[in-house]
Amino acid sequence: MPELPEVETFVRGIAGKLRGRTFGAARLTHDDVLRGVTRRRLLTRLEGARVIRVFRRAKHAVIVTDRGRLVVQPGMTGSLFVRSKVQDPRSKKPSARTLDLAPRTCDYAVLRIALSDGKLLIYRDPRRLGTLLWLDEPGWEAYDAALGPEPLDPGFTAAVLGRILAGSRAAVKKVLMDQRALAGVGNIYAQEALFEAGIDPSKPANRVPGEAVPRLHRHLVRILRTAVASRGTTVRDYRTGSGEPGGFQLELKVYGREGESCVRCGTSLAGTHAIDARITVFCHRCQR
DNA sequence: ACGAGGTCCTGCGAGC
DNA sequence: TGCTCGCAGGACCTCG
Repeated sequence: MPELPEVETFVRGIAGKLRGRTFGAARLTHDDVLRGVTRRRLLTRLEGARVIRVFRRAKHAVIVTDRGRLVVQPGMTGSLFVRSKVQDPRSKKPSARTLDLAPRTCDYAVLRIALSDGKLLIYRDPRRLGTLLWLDEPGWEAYDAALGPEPLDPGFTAAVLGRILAGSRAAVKKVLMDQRALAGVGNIYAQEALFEAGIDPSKPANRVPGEAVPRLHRHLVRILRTAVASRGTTVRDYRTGSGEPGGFQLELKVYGREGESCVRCGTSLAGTHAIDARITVFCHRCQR
C-alpha cells in the first residue's frame, strides 16, 4: 500500500534512470487505470516525450516531460520501476528475497514504455486500484493545489498541523489520511503516528488537545523520515523498485497487530472498522 | 460538515 | 486437491 515513503522509494529508484531519456513505444494493457485521458491520447503524448525530471507529490509519482506530466498514483498495489528489456539468460537465478516481487516475466505490467537507452519503464499493478493521469501545466497546478501540505517539507510545522486538525470534527485518523488536508499519509503511518503520540484514532480532530499536537507532529514526521530511510514498509505486495522488500515493517507497533500485545503496556491491541471502514488497530489504554 | 455506505479491481487466505 | 467466498484498500462518489 504505497504511501509517501513507498512512493518516494519508487521515485528515487527511477528518477536518475529517466532524466534526459526519451520515451519510445508505449503499451497499455488496461484502460481502466486511466483518469481524464484516453488511451489514444496518453500513448501519442508519451511516445517521443523527453523526461525533464521526476518527483513525488503526496502519494503520486510525477514524471515531467517536455509535453506534459504523467502522474502515477499507485493505489494499493501499484509499483513503478525501470528494468532491462531483455532479461539476461545467463544472469543468476533471482534470490529468494527477490523471487516473487520482481517476476522476470513481469506479470501485471499495466504500462510499459521503452526508453531511449533500451530499458523499460514499467508500471505494474495487480489489482489496478492505481490510476494514471496525463496533465498539462494548468491541469497540474490545479491538481497540486487541491492537495494538502507535504509533511516532510520544512514548512510543515506543529502549528500547521494544529490548524488542519482544528478545522475538522471528523476522526483525527481520517483527517490525517485526507489528501486534501495533508498529503501522503495513509492507513499505516496514520495508525503508527497516533499510537506513538498516544491519541485515540477516533477522537474528533478538533478535540485533540493542544499539548498533544506537537507530539503528534513530531512522531508523524519522524516515522515518515524513518520509513523513507528504510525504503518503505512491505506488507504483501510492496517492493522497492529493485525488487527488495522495504524495512519499516520491522518497526510497526500497531498496524497488522490486532490481538497482539501493546509494546508499551502489554494490553491486547484492539481493531476496529469504525473509522472510514478501514482496519484501525490501537491500544485503548495508551491512546486516549 | 459529517458519517455511512457503495464502487472500482483482483490476489490471496480461509474454510469447506 | 479444488472450489467458493470475503477481505484487503486509496480515492472518489452519493445519500441522509
